[in-house]
This record gives sequence, structure tokens and C-alpha cells, in this order.
Amino acid sequence: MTASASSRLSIDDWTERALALLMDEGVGAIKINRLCRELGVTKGSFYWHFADLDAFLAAIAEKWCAETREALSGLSELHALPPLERIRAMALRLIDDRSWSVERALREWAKDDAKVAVVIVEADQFVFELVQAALLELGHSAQDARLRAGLLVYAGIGFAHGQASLPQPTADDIENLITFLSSEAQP
Amino acid sequence: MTASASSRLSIDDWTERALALLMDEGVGAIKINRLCRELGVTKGSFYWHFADLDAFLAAIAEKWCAETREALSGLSELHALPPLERIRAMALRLIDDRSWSVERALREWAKDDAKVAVVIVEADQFVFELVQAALLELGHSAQDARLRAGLLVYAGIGFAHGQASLPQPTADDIENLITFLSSEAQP
DNA sequence: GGCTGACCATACCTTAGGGTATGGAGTTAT
DNA sequence: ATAACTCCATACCCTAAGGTATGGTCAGCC
Repeated sequence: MTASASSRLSIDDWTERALALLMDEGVGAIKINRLCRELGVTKGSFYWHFADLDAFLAAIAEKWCAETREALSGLSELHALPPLERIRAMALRLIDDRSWSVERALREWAKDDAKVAVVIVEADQFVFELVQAALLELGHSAQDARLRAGLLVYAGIGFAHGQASLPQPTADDIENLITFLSSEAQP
Repeated sequence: MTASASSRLSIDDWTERALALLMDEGVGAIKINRLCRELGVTKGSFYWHFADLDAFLAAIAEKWCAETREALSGLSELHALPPLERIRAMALRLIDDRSWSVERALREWAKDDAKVAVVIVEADQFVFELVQAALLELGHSAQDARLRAGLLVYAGIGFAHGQASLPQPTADDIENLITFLSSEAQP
């Protein structure tokens, strides 16, 4: 999986390596020469597979978008679970370590790439609507569900971007958070 | 205020212009040549005032840090207000339009500059502790205050980074949010 | 065996942007 | 007024990084 069996490279070999780089060091680390070095190849290879840097970045975006959309559709099966479980799944997902670097790198990238921005929005919307629906199912008012779902999603985004400046939530905190978010509204 | 009266430039003229650029287009837009053009000057001037780019960025960071620290200490006088008002002030600050671009640009910059990162953390902590203290004053448990204050601050950070993907909170939403955050804990 | 096309190496060009050396104009001190 | 200092213009250099042109190598096919 780390490298294809063939000595020749495929488009996926390039985009895969670039995505790894993107996660680790941000979009600024994607340099043609560097990728060539890491893949044991020269620019001749790169420009055979891709017209230019923009085309390459577009290919990377495309690959990531596809992967993300697939991951999201995988989450759709959560509809079978009870509402609270769905919210818990989303909350845990927002806390997941692996998401951090992806989040930060991609949102930074989305600033320059409309296509990436669209998928970011899609992902946010997906989580938001899922939580909102769960809260509605629990009997909350429309306004209440909207507010609380928005709060959770925004907090998740913020958590990904905070530089560990604030106390990291524990598993207990998550439980309390869910309890709080699903608590009855007071008049 | 837009330009100093003298035809000669001061260090503040440079850092001020750079900060404006930083807010508008991010740290990547800070180029020496461009700043020279916008200030109607050449690189000879720049390198008289600053040793190199790093020194310049350090000066910018220093200026922004000073300004931010001052703004934070200005907020300290909120201690006189009742708890709910303090929370409202913080919530409104997190929503403030002007904060967005600053937030995003600076957090991106903080990734590379430890000094900037420190002040970002300070600012986050400041708001967090203020909200937490207000909640404690309102009779919430330590755990509860920590959870809710963290939720608000993280949501604020997330709001600054979200690409307007989710519904923008209205003034009403803020009021409901404060009511929710300060609502009694349920057993 | 030789041909063809996929895949890559080598060498080079070009631009952007940081950095330097030097001189000149304006100001201030003596 | 002239020496000295401040502030800036001009003209360079250097490097990184995207991009191109061209030739070479290996696989598979006839």
C-alpha cells in the first residue's frame, strides 16, 4: 500500500503522497520537486501525469472530496441508531485526533480552492443536520434544535483549530456535554 | 492616521500596513516588494528599518501582541458587571464581524510563529476564564462551568473559521444561547 | 527482430521574491 | 557651511520553484 508494486507511478501514487504531505505540513508543503524526491522520480514524470500544478492540486482535491463524501455516506447508516447515540457518534467524531490535522489543512486550503470549500461546507452541513434531526426527534423545538446543533458543530470546528490552548475534553466531558445538549429547555 | 504627516516612514507605518494586509489576505500576502509599492517606497527603505523579513514579522507580531494584550486588559473592567452581562459581552465579541479575519489570519500565522501562538492562547484563556468565573458566580458547579465555558469559547473559534457554511446566529440566537448556557443543570 | 507508445531523466528557461552594495538627498549639529 | 547622520533610490545578486524541450528506456505487440 505504501508504494505500488510496479516501478512506474500512477496518478493515485502522486495524489496519495500529496494528501499525506497536506495533512502533515499543510498545503504549503506541496512542492513538485519535493514530491519527486520522495517518490524517487524527477519532474519529467510529474509533467507527464499532470499538465501543471493547478491540475495536480485539482486532482488532489478531487481525490479527497471523493474520500470524504464516501466517509460521510458511510455515516448515514447511523440513522438506525437512537437519537442520543447519533449525537454521541458525531461528538466523538469531532474530538477524534485524526481529524485535527485534516481539518486545519483543508480549511486553509479551502480558502483558495472553491471545490474544496464546497465539500467542507457539505461535511459541516451533514453533521449539523444529523444532530439537529436527532434533537428534533428528542422533542426539542425547531429553534432549540438549531441552536444546540449549531453550537456543537461550531465547537467541533473550533476544537480542531484551537492550539490546545484550552483544557482538552475527556470522555467524561463528552458524556456531560451530550447530557447538557439534550437537556430539556427551560422556560 | 492613514499615513504619517512626514514624508519619511516610521517602523509603525510598516507594521501597521502589514497588519492590514494580514487581516485582508492572510500572512501569505506579506511581501516586501508589495509593501514597498503600497507605501510608495523601495526596498532600500525597508532594509534600513528592518534587518530582514524575520525581523519584520517579529515586529508585526510584537505590535499585534501589544494591541491585543491592551484590548484584553481593557475587557478586564467587565468584572464590575453582573455575570450574565459579562457572558453576553464575550458572546457578542466572538460574533463580531471584525474579529473573523483577524482570527483566521492570526491562527494560521501562529502555526509558524511561537510568539503569536502564545498570545492567541492567552486570549483564548482569558475569555474562557472570564466566562467560567461568571458561571461559577451564577452557582454552577466547577465541572459544569468548565464544560459550558469551554463550549462557548470553542464555538466562537469555530465560528470564526467556518466558511459561513452553517446558519449565522442572529441577535436572538445569542440571547437564547446565553439563556441556554446559564440554564440550571439537570440531575 | 523491430516498432510504438507509455513513462521517465536531463538540461535548461523563467519568474518571483529575499537580500546586498552603494550612492544621493535632506536634515541636524557644531 | 560643512561634517555627520538619517532615510531612501537604484542597481544589482542569488535562490527556490514552476515550467518546457528533448532524448532515453522498457514493455508489449506485430
